Amino acid sequence: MPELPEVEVTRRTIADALRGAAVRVARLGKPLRWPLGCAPQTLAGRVIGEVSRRGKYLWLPLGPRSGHAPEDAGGLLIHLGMSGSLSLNPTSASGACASGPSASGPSAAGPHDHFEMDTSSGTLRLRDPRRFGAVVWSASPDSPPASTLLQRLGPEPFDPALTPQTFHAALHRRRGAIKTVILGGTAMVGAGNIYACEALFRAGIDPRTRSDRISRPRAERLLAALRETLAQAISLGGSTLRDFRDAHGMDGAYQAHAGVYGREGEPCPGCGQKVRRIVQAQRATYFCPRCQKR
DNA sequence: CGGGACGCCTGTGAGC
DNA sequence: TGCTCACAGGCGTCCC
Repeated sequence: MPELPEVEVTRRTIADALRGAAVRVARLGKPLRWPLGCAPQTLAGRVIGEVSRRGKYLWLPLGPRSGHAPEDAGGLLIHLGMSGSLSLNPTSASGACASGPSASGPSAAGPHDHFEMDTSSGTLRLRDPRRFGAVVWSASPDSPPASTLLQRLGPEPFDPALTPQTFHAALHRRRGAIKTVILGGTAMVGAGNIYACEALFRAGIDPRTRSDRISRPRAERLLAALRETLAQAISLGGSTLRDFRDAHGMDGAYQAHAGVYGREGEPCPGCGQKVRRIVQAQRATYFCPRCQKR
């Protein structure tokens, strides 16, 4: 599911509320992709810092427990996998859940909620039916296990250090299809299947084009298209194809603006030609055979 | 090392 | 209506 825009939308909808909040209790559901790496009760009493994002990962810093040294601090590296979403429900006024016929409201834990953390600002909950997501304790983003996962990531899309020159050079090092290279995240992180398809459409580039054959001007256009696509998706709250909601439960709206993704056989919004669907590296690719050139 | 296939899980929709 | 099958937004690992 969640590609960079959905993760960023999630970050933005939880960061303000969680900043400075204290963890009361953490609970685990079924196993996620990787084990938490610590006992959930060791999260209690910690104060949450500034939630940040790297690629499609969130980093939720947690201060030391009271009475412990500063080195006791750490944080949670969170990945939403294919079907994950985070929700943050305000703490109920009464505090305790009254049992009764109408006790289970919309904020009750469901069968797909596999990580929960009660905080002074509400309950943070990871809902992930497919359980490809993960919540992993790490002493810092720069130490294992977080660093192991983060170190292989390419540059952030909105990093000014990512220039047309460096992007073109990164593309020039790969010989696979440009769509596959974008998905791989070595040249730039953040675009998954939807936004890779959409950015290539926007840039007028055939997804089957070999990465090392992309000219400098086309690399520049592709970089701009990726940035525009991701920025537009963030401003629209991401894409909700099935599972994704922001932390307040709101659907994304980008999917209605998609030009080709999921539109096999429909007319291209640019030229009217039928959108094609092919498979590249086990993933569906949608493109316009007329507007997108090799 | 680059590139491709596989697997992790569950839910959903299409087709029979 | 009910069953089976293919497929789904990610990504680490294994193999050539």
